[in-house]
Amino acid sequence: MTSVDATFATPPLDWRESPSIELSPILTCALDAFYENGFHGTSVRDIASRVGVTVPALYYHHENKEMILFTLLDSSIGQLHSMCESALVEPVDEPELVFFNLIESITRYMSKSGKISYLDSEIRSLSPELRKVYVSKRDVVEAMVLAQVEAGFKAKVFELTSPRDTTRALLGMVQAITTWYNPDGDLTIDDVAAMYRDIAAHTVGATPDVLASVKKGKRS
Amino acid sequence: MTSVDATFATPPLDWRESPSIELSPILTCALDAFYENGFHGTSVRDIASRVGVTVPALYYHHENKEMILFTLLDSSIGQLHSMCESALVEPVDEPELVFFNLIESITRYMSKSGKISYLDSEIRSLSPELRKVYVSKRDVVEAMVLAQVEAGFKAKVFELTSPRDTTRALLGMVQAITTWYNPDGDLTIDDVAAMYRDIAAHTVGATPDVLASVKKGKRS
DNA sequence: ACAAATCTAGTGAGCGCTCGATAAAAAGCG
DNA sequence: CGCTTTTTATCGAGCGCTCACTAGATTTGT
Repeated sequence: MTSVDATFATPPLDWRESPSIELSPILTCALDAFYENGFHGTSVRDIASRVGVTVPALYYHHENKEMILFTLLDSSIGQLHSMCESALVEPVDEPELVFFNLIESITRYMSKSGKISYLDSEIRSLSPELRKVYVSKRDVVEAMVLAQVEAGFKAKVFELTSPRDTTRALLGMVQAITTWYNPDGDLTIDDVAAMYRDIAAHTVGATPDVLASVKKGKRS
Repeated sequence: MTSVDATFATPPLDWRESPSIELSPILTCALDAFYENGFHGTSVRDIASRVGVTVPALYYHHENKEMILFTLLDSSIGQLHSMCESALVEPVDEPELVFFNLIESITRYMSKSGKISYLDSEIRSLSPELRKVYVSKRDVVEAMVLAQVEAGFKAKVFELTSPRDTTRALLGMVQAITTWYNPDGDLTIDDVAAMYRDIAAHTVGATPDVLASVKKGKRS
């Protein structure tokens, strides 16, 4: 049923609108269950009862429990990659400032689709082969950020010590959004997006004028 | 056997030396197993066989599987809290700069004791009651960082927009160290500690002279 | 002798997953 | 159109196995 390949299939999209992924009822319920109890803490009977079907119905649509998780993870990383691509191609005054759109697109994804992004911590439940497929796709996103950090570093609009470590720190802080962000709280996704443009600007040591333009919420 | 209370019991220690926690063979093996396969992905048989005993031996020392996890988590947060306390009381030229010692102590803990720190993501496997005990202790550490960020903010040695959000970002980036740091790689714990003093200094928008003193590796 | 620690040998419950039957919908065809 | 065949999606029932956990006997150390 589900094909496993190493390419991104999702079409390009407006990354600032970031439409939620359309998931089948089975995948939606599986996501809820995995989010609440983890992969090994979720039984296929639990998923089936959430959907309102019996267990064999699950196995008609998915090879096994692991492939349900992989399908979710692959959809998640595909969506994230797609948003990053869109952010990268958007025309910007100064090329180095593409970085901020990239950070914003990841931030938006983490806050908007926190439940599915949180599954990132379940990759260890995947077989080595499937894990490799997912991780290599995630590495592509990391490489995108690193490239932008290095560009700003070389252009001297960012003041930092190590592009590699700063990139890791940036990805860690945005990934962590999934652990605390609550859509029903008082922070909107736009708030978080603006906040992390600002924090990221500090972290990369953006020059004062860049910092000011980020703060004003200037776009392209 | 294991008592559950809301206090930190670990004695104060030299946070820069950060001795590894002494764990019983059972806890050591349980930690390895939880780290590799997660709480629900680990069976008590697996733990027992790693220790080289039979299952009932586990139950002689621990009430149940959940309490094994809680004992590990509680030991971890206790150690982290203890290191933070030590960093806070260390005399420093300018009070606002205690922040950097605090960040360094957390960074050291994340890189030195990555395996047990990584268990933080397993708290959802805890009953609500035990989870509450752990989370409230973790909140104490977060409050320590927030207090220092606010102190620097008010003293105008840090330039940032939101102390609360910046603190969350900082904790996210240091927590993420556990996901990538490899003690056998080319980065020593001292390297990571110095690196994150620097990155954190940027993130809080430290003034140029503060930044310079952080970079020089100035201590107290 | 006594207590601390570990063992053998299980318990009932739940696990991932599958078989063969069965509806319901879609497609082929005179 | 009407009738059959095929495909799609679901079900009840249950297989073999592992799960967390335990009662009671036995060993170990002092």
